[in-house]
Amino acid sequence: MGVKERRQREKSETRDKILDAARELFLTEGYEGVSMRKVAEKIEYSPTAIYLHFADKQELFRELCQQQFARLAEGFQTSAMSADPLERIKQIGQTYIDFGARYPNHYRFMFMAELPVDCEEEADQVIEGNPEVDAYAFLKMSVQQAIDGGYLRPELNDAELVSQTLWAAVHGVISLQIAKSTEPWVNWRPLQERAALMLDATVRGMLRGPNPGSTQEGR
Amino acid sequence: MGVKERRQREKSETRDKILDAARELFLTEGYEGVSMRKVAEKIEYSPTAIYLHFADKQELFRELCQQQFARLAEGFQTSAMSADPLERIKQIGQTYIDFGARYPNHYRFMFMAELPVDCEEEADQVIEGNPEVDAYAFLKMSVQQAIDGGYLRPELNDAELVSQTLWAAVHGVISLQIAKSTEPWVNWRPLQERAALMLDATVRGMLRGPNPGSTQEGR
DNA sequence: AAATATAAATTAACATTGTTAACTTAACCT
DNA sequence: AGGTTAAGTTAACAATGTTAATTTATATTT
Repeated sequence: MGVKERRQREKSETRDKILDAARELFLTEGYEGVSMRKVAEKIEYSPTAIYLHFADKQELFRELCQQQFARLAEGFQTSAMSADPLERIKQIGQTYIDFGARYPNHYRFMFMAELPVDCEEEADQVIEGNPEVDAYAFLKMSVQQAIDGGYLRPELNDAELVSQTLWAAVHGVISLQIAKSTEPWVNWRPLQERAALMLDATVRGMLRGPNPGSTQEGR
Repeated sequence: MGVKERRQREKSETRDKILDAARELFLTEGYEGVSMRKVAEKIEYSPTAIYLHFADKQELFRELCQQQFARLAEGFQTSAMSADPLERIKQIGQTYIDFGARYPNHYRFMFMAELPVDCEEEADQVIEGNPEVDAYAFLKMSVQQAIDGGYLRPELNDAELVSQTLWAAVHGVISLQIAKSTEPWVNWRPLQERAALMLDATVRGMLRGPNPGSTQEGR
């Protein structure tokens, strides 16, 4: 009987309407700046209707973040990435920074927000298809290749530690940009210059022998 | 007449009582986890009494943050810092990371929070004695010494750009720790290892000639 | 000593928030 | 027709930051 399916479809349509309205609002106003009532008003539903589709405000916003971030993670795997692991690591970092600059509110929620103390998730299901996980795994893979290829100094043989440090490096650039770029007492250099220097310095600083042809591109 | 002074003293005493109670609460509960009413209850005052001493919740917490951060900034200048600019840069970064690890809630508010869109501060007064400014200036000074001493590659002649990148590096380590350290899908390496690698890699990656004796200490 | 000013503190209230409970409505199945 | 299901609404709650009006106690003036 197709009736059940139609109902499901209808429900997921209003769910999408909620998501569309919420995306537009959150994108410009940020997480704190948007209330459930505003989202509801935008789609001309009652505020509580949202709770038929999402457990709470966090889950609604998290869904949006993961949607956006999933595109990024896909991009990592599909788009043409350099065969050279070092170059690829830099490309990943650059893409990551671009994402944060483009969707600062999403980025803020995903990587700078207080996490609910809950955190007793049932591991298994959350990990499956989680785009954050995919992106990190992709970085780690490239780092492992760099290690295996003998690009890095021999003491840097822990792909996990190296990946976490590289992640912190790009996260530092973008999160500082998001949180502090309007501080008047810093004479901020352009984001792209800071990003380029960070990627160049961190990778270069991990290299084995005398620095190969890795020059500081684009400046 | 000493009566006015006594009143002032009394007022600043209750102000301190507010600060003490708020510090203890914010430190453990974080900014969002503490309400003005809780602070008031703790000192057995009415909630609105706080507003006679602080314009709003933000200003109360900001005061606490700056108090704490001022100690850090002082430490930079007073405590024995290495004469070697490169070593000193690493020490600054390490101290900064230690601060964030010790006072995560303060750090979060100061460096990871949404800034009020206001930001039309009257520059002059806010800058005077702002510990954040002092700490950044201290870093920049050390970077400038490293540049002048010929430690860095010649193209790295912009102390501002280099400082901002180094700041981003340590900020990345500590802010990722604060926001994401309980993520179950990352096999986190110890904070100190990540910090050490970050400081070593970034500084090393900016060095001039073939890497001097700067080995990765403490691992 | 009485009246008045001053300023600290409180009480009451407001608007907004996320969210739950109880109720309505309308479509579907038997 | 009668009854189940489920989407949606209305009303309400508790908590929040914050303001306005009011009290209270002390100091100053007359």
